[in-house]
Amino acid sequence: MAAVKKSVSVKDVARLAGVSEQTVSRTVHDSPSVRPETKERVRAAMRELGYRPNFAGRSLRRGKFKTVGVAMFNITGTGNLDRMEGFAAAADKHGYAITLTKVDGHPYTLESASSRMSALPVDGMVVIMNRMPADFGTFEPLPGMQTVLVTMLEHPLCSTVDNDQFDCSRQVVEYLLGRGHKTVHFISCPERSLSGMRREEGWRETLRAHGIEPPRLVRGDWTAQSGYAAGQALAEDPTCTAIYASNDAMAYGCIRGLESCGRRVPEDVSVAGVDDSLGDIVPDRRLTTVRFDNKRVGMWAVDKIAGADGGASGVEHMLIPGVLVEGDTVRDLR
Amino acid sequence: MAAVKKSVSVKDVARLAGVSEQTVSRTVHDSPSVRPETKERVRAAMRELGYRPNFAGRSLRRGKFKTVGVAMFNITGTGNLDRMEGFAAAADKHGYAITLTKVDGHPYTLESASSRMSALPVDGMVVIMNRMPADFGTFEPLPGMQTVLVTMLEHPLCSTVDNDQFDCSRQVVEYLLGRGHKTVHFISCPERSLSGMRREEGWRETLRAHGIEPPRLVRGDWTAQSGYAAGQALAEDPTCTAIYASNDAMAYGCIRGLESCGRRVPEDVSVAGVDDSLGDIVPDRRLTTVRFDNKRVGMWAVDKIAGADGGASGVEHMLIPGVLVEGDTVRDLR
DNA sequence: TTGCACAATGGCAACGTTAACATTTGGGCG
DNA sequence: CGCCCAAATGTTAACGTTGCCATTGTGCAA
Repeated sequence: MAAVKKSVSVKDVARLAGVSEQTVSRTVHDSPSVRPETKERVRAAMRELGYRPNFAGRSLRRGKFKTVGVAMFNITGTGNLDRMEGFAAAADKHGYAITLTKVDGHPYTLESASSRMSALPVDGMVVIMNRMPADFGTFEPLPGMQTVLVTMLEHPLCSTVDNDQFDCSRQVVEYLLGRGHKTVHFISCPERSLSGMRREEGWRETLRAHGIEPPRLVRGDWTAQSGYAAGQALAEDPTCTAIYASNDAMAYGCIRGLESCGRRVPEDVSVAGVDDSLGDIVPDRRLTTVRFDNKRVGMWAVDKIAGADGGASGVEHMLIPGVLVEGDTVRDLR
Repeated sequence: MAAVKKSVSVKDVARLAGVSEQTVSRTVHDSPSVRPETKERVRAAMRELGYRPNFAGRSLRRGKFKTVGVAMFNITGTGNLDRMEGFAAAADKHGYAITLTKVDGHPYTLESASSRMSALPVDGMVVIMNRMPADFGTFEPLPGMQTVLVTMLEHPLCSTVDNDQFDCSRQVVEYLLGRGHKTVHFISCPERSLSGMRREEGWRETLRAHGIEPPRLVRGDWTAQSGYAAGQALAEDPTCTAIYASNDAMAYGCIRGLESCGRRVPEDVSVAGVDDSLGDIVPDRRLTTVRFDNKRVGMWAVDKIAGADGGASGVEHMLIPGVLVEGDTVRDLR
């Protein structure tokens, strides 16, 4: 019971088992060229000493960390938990680990995410972008560090992946038009949100593609309160029979706002949202919305890095479509 | 433009700058015993070659990884995002990184979390427990691997930290009694949830402490639907003037259930929840609830590991109280 | 002028692992 | 009985970093 040894190495195991360090290493990797009885003796020694392989020694030797870094400017955010679920699942599949880092958003640049990661034990990195980084156009990933951006924008040097925000608006608008609505009103979001802007574009362009001039939009701020106000404002408008809100909180707020003005949903006005973030919080209503597969987004990003595993794979851009979920907040006018 | 060198080491920088490897190392660590002009020359060489320190070499030398592992049986879960925010913040503060791992819950044991972590480059680990692991009583943390459990249970060998679920029920019950309600009805949750059970105990014991025999509880399943059903059931009971639901979704469901039976909230019945998870989703109502500081829970856990930094600190148990947030769903009967 | 202190830098070794190569052992076969 | 092959095991070196100690250079007091 003298001084506790810092850590047990192959050398210690080798000594106890009466074999060479190499044989211990081979046993750890279950090499077929070690006699079963020798293996057993080594294993016994490992158990006795409580040996566990040292990651640093291993990666130093291998030159790989088997780890993917994830850089986030904001940890809290819709869908981040599902994305992480995807990161973890894909990493698991490839025998990789995930290292999570919060990056200070001042300045909001890819460079700051990249330099934050550069000193960490990672083979590649994923950056979750919420806004437009100042250096998006000029950014170059660190040499040897495969970098994947979670964004809808395309980048010449980094692979990108995200939900297809444009397509989701197309789905909603066409769904509403398909139900006989003459136009679709829109509740937007703050202008610095990339995905929100893309949703807005999708709404606008889909209407135009159907020969409809988009009505004036109501600007919201993601909160149910702003949706509530928007609902009250739109309640006055007799041409408004269908409203598409750029997230579920605003959609639900909008419903309550409409109802507070005596307009019924969906009898008088139909409402749809995006994100499927309400879950089952609203017990008496099922909001028509679009469900995204954020887990798949996360998996794609990590697969891209861990799957390549040396063989440098090219830059790819992936948009994953959402699925429209029919609820009971849309009326069929046909 | 010949073969690209795998990675740039101090040796390369030293050669280019015409100094020894040691001087490069000292420059990296900004040692005062290097002449400023030498430092500048070395820095220039580092820039030119794109040098970044190799984590593996460093940790091998130091015997530390400056990383805390987080093991989760379920990534998705109320408050996990806030906890991660806390992990990341505390890690940042100490210059640590966070490695995230999903642990397969079959079997649901601390041992499986521990062995999952053992081969990763971490100095300590945090396990987020949702249920009772089969080996909770017998588990021993890996030697040299400081282990913190996120749970309300106390463990003899591991530090623990969590929200104080008992106290939160006490706060709610005493708040309602203080408003003149004669008793408090309760909507519970599935029995395997540790925190849910603790909330139930808190409700029961606080009532008893006030000389009130707890009424029969209504069992829910965390969903708003179950809260809705519970609300309808409790609407029949004339003695029921105050309801405490063990989460916000059920509380909100309950409100809608009561209203569907013609009972008004808070005029006829008061309702309170826990978790403050509705955010602003409900635009026309502010639910009385308890807000937990999950970020602080996360920070405490990582602080415990990263803060010790060698000096082995003892086992501690921390319960962090929530804060009751007054909304407009409780009526004062006095 | 000599000696000494101190600042600046260099050399060496070791952290734990494993690929590549070297060596030993045993068995089969001519 | 000797030879060769293959299986089993051992030896060496290197991955990149940095603590320790040694060395060199520079200025100043004796």
